[in-house]
Amino acid sequence: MNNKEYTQEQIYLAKLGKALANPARIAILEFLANRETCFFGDIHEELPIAKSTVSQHLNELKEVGLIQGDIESPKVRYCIKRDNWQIAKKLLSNFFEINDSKKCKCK
Amino acid sequence: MNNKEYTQEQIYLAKLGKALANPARIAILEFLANRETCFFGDIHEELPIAKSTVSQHLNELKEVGLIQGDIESPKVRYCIKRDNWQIAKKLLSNFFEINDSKKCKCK
DNA sequence: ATTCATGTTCGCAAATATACGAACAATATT
DNA sequence: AATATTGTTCGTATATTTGCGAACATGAAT
Repeated sequence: MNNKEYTQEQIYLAKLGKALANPARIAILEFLANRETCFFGDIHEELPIAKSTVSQHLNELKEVGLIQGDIESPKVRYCIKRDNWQIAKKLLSNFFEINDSKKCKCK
Repeated sequence: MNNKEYTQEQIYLAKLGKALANPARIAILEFLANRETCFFGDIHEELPIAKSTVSQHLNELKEVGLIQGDIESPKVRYCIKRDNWQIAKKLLSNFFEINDSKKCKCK
């Protein structure tokens, strides 16, 4: 059967890829994954872009479920969402598992 | 020190993310990773997009080094580039390793 | 020499992504 | 009440991505 459509998993993996497809977002995720302090200001301080742009990137990462943001007035604390983070990790590591028994015959 | 620039690794990870940021490219990579036959026509047959678009996606994946294409006239055989594939796998799996000892204090 | 089969390249249109500064919102502090 | 601090949202400009069909290229078969 070949209905020529993408599976939900393929679509989700692509979304995940999109979330990782910008160095600012990579830097944000690395920062959040390895620091204790993670207020908006701390993140912005690390990045060579305007705060409005940082806010946008944070929002995209929130939309895809990789981070969360909690208001601690007047600041906002951002964190990795561990459950989805683990799911993403697992999906990607599965994706990169190659079936060597069906190896393509290239030169 | 904080020069507010992205590291080469962050830039490469973002490129990798970009390569994965489209369901057609995800599907292509899955296909190549798990099949023996991997001519252009086989790939195109699996996808709901025009052949010119498939060709474009293949080219992007080639540019980022995840696949290679060998002409076997009149066909073209595409394959995963195993060395870069492993590098990508490793980089991403490292990326997703969280340093739990520095966990962010979220609610 | 034509024709066929297989892909690639080109030119274009539409959609999405990236970034900025200005303006705004919410709460704390004076 | 006024001001300061911290982020978000809005409007806009530019660049990139995605996709298509038409045209082209190449080698194989007739």
